[in-house]
Amino acid sequence: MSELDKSYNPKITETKWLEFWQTAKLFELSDQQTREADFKIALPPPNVTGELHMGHALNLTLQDILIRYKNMSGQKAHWQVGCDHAGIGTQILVEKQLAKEGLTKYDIGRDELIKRIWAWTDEHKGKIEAQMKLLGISADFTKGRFTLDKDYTVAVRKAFFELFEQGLIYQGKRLINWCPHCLTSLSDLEVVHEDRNAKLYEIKYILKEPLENIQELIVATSRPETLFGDVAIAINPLDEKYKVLSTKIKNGEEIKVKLPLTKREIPIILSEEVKIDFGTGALKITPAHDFNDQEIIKQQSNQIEAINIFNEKAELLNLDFIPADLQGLERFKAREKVVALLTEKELLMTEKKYKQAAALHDRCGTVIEPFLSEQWFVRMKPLAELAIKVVEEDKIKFHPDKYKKTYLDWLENIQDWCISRQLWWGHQIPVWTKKFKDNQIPINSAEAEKLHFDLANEFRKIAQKANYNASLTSDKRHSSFVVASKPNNKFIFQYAENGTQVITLNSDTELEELLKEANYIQDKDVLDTWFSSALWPFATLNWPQEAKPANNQIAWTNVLSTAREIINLWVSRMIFSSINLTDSLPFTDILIHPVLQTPDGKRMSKSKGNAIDPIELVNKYGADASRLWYCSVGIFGNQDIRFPGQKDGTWSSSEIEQKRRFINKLWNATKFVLQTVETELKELRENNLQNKKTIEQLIKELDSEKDKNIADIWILGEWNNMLREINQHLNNYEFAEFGQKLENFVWNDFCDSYLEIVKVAGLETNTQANEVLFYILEGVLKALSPVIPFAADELYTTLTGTNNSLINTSYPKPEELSVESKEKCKKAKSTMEEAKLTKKSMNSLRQNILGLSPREFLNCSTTSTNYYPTMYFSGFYSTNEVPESELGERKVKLIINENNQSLVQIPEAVNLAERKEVLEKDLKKKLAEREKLQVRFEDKGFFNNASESVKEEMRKNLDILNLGINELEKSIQQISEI
RNA sequence: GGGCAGUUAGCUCAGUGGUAGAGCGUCUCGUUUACACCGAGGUGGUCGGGGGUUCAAGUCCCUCACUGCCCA
Repeated sequence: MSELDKSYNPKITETKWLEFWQTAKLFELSDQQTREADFKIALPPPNVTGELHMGHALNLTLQDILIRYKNMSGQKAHWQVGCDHAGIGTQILVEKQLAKEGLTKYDIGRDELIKRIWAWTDEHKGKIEAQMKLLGISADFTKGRFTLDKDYTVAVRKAFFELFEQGLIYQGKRLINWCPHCLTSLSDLEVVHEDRNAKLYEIKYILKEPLENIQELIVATSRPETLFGDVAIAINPLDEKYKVLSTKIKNGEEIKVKLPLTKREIPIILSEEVKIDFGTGALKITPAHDFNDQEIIKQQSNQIEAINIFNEKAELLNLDFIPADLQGLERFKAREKVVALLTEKELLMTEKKYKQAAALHDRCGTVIEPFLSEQWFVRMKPLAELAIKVVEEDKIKFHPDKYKKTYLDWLENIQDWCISRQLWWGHQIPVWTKKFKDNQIPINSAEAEKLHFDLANEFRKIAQKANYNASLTSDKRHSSFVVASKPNNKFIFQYAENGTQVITLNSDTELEELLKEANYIQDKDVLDTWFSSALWPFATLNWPQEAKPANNQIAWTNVLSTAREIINLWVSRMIFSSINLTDSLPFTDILIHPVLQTPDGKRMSKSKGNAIDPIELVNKYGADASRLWYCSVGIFGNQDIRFPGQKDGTWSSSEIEQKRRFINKLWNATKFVLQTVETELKELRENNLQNKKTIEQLIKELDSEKDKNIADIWILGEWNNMLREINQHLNNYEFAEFGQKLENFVWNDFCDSYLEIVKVAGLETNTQANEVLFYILEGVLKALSPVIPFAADELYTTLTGTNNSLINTSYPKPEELSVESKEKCKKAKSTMEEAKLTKKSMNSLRQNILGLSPREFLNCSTTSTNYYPTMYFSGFYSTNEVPESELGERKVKLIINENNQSLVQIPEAVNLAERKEVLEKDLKKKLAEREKLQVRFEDKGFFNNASESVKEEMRKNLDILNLGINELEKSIQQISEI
């Protein structure tokens, strides 16, 4: 038998078991087992260059608890792990590194940059995995996937092709979010808003021809530098201030103003979108650099062309209507200059401070510039409908369900998704184009069609030479030709308006060679990272090679556990992608865990330096203690959780410290059990392995007439009840409740009550008690093992003398007890409740009323008929049972309940006169309590309306209170007489 | 600007109509061979403010304030 150390040392235990699990390859599954697992979770793939943060640790723990629980509950569980290439995030990091060497990506070129990023990726890939292992994650890391690995690329190509073929992908010149620093487009979800101090300028636009008394319009704007891109001034037709103007415009008159600082003239237009109260009520319209302005222009009957005035770095272009000394200036510098020029020309009226919600790139913090540019988009409406339907019909459920709203709100107001990014790191868009030669530009549609046909035909010939079964089929929907070919190698020819030919294909490198040969060039852009992440649950399970989930399951995985900030960014996209592409669900249950904040309620952020490293906590308190704390956070309750701790050099937390102490308690309880059952240990271990009894059997074998068995029956009954609850909690994802119940059972019921009784009972040999002792502890270790796998394995193997990790055992389940056993448990429970209450009252009397030390034995006598023999429990209560006649005059009556009134002798050492004050204080408290109860009880309304059980309960309490008060009064009277 | 949460003991949080709870902290006492990383007993709250519904509100409704997050 291996000896347990004096106290629990997480480091030693964790090091030992990490190595054991790894060497035994305990978490590894065969490909078949993976495919056919009954329970699957796809881990949200962390960014490849990232590090584990608190949110990851929380999320990982919750998932690991489920995986281990399911594994122990007779289900094979597969947990798909892996990393995301995190396009922009990773590229920015490597570019920063380059900058330190004084280089930019353009200096080294695309291929070299990608090479560098791969090197960086390989270097960092193992880091998160190592951190995850330290947390005790029971996943098969040999099955880890990466969103840029070869098979994954096949899935991405396939997805793109399918969406394209369905007509859901299109290319178009649109106003998009543009980052002038990263030089890429961004989706709405990558833009964050932050309130900033800005200025509102009022600028004078002079009318071309004065109208009645109107000489000019004053326009309010926070972006004066964009005025060169103005195409109109808009006023609200309902605005009384501009009634004269709007009437004329309504009558079809065109009224123009002169654009300041330049010679262009622009019209005044009407739009109800203009806020009358904001600024001056006149709005400059810059459709190429403002989303609202673009909307206003779209609604006009006369289409006005947008004018782009910036290059991709947001520098003013060399346009003839932009003053020469402003050309090439960056937007914020241009603003200063424009303001200066306007002031000089007396066109600037006022300059006011103003709070503005600035749109920033979430990765680099640069202010977004709305920018007109050619991009690829996914048509979202039909996809959103799919995603809405499954959640509305509860085929996919959110836990907690309030997040359903967040999800539906976004999908119901969906905009098309810009999926192209002007980056180098990622899945390059699988579209190849060939430009028309200059002398080929088609002048009409017939010519265009012919050119298109010629080019497709030309490619058909090349493909045929390479043994492709290639023929042209026209597809009206795409104004394209489908070139059929080798299996899984369909590709589409499409005529594109910008005078290029477009080809998409699903997955083939051979074809890429052919395309190159035919002078086609692949689109330089890459796909939004989320486009590939959206395929995660099924791409990692070998879609498209596997068209559907294994074993006719309706979903690829069962549970998705993640943070709420990516409900729209990721969760929704997985849902519509999975349904659309595979006709199956990606998962059926979504767990949204709370966001962990800093102790002062702020968002944790690495750049602010207030992020807490979960590995630091593992080093300090152990992985098990950390996990137990994450478990206590769970997913219900508050949506934000403050980390309860403080920075003291590193981070410390009394909450996690408490969890460590709990494990230490369990450690010592195991030591105690081993010591207590020592003589029978061998037999107990054998029985446990070979003919393990049920709870029912154990209770049946215990004679409830024997007082000393009562505690055994009680603990078995409590255990069975608790098992029912914790199994239910886990099935409902109620992690916090699960952990809490187990902790309370171990500490309060098992250690504080049961073990204390066993100690006293152990004065005589008690084989049955030892059996129960072993049984309960063995079960407790199993029940706890999903949360504290390291300590549980250590203690379990020591207790049972086996060398087997708990992952290979089965999770304890509640039993349906027979009527007799239930009755036995009920009786035992009522006796135990009375016993515990007696103990509490006795202790309180001893210390609080009599002012004695907790160790002082008291002589007492009881009237209880349903009472644990005092002798048997003398250690438990620290009392000696003596006949009432021997108690003498100095005694006090202790009211436990209506049947239990114990007389306690007051030791000679107690100076009663000195205790009078305490007794009176106690009396006062009881009188106040009674007063409160009585007032409520005697209220007519209460009496007529309250339920019988409530009234009964209150009556009982009042009776006991009255008894206690009587006794106290008597005692005080006696003392006064002495 | 819209939405979602939260506001309960000094701190972190439970508490879905019936006498306000836990852990930590704090105070007092205690080293009994599982554990002082422990045990026992105290202290501490008009449940953010204001209104309403109800015999009864921390809990349901309205409103205000502050905090955090999400979406524009």
